[in-house]
Amino acid sequence: MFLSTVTNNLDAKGRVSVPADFRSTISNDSKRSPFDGIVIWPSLDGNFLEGGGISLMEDFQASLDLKEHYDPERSALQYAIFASSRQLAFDGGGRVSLPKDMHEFANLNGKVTFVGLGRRFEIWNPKLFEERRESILTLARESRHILKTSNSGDVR
Amino acid sequence: MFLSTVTNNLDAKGRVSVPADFRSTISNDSKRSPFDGIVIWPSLDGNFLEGGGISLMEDFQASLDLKEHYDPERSALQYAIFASSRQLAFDGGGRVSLPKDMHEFANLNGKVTFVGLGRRFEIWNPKLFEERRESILTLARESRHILKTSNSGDVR
DNA sequence: TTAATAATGGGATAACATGGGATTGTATGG
DNA sequence: CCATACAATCCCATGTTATCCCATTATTAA
Repeated sequence: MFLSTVTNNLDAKGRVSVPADFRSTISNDSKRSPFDGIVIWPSLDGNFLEGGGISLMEDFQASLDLKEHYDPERSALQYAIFASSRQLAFDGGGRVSLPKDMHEFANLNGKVTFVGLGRRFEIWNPKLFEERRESILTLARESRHILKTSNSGDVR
Repeated sequence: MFLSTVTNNLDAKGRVSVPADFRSTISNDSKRSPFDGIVIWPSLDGNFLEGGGISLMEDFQASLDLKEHYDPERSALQYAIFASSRQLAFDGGGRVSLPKDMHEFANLNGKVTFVGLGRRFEIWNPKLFEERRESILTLARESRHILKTSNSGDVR
C-alpha cells in the first residue's frame, strides 16, 4: 500500500529515487509478475503523473476483460492508460529515469513529490502539489461535518 | 503486457524495430510456444494493424474452440484474423519486415507507431494515430467521472 | 560509535535503433 | 534439371541513449 508524501531530487540525467517504502510495497506485491520497477502515465485530471506497480496494470487489465470488446469506454481507457504509460525499471539504487515528455507534462524540474494514495500514487511538481493540497484540504474542512454523519469510520 | 507508445523508422527494405519492451513481453510470454516474432493482421476497426505474440493467437483459438463449428461468428473471425494474419520473425536486431500489402492498408511510410494496449498492440501511421488518440482522450476526459466509479474505485 | 539503509552524483558499460552489405532462399523460365 | 532474378534473411558496423556500477553523503537504528 502506498502511503505518505515524499519529495526527492530529479538529477541532471532525469533520474529520481522512488521512496523506499514505495519500493518495498511494490516488491511485496509483485510476486505475481517479477517486473522490478513502476508504471506511470499522465493523469486525465491535471498536469501530474499517476503510477503504481505492474500489478496495478494487471488488475486494470482484468477489469477491462469484463467489458465488451466494442465498448467505447474500454478503448478509451486502453488508450488513456496502457498506451500512454511507461514502464520504468529501478536501477541499483532504487531510482527510475523519467522520460522527457513526462517532465514536460508534469512541469518537473529539480524536485518531484511522490504522493501515496493506497493502490496507486501520484508524481507532482512540489509547488503545484502544495497548491492542490491546500485547496483539497480546505474542501475537506468545509465538508467534514458531512463525513461524520454519513459514515462510521470508513473515510476514504 | 504491452504498454506505452513508441515510434520507429521504417527503412527502405520495409524493416522496423519492434520496441524492446514489446520484444521482452513476447519472449517472457512465449514459453508456451517458441516463435520468436510477432503476428499481425489488418484491423476491422480502421486503417491500422493489430498484433501480438503468437500466444495471443492461441488464446483466440481457444475461445473460438468454445463455439460450434457451424457458428457463423466463428468462421467470420477465422477469416478476419487467422486468414488475414502474418507471422513476422525478428532479425538479429529485433526488427521485422512489414509486407507491402500491410504498408498500403495502414498507410505506412517512413515512420510507424507501436501502441501498447495490454494483451495486444496496434501499428499506426504516426499522423493518423495522433488524430485517433486526440479524439479518444477527449472522450476519456469527458467521461472520466463515470470511469472512476465503474472501476471499483481506485483505478482511473 | 558502528553498522545499515537511503539518497545522490558521476564515469564506465551495455543495450537499442538503424543503415548497409553479404548471403541464402525461393519462384520462374529455359 | 539447371540457371537466373528477385526478394528475404543474416551479419556486422555505427551513433545514441539508457543502465549498470561504484563512491560519497546523510539519516536512522542498534
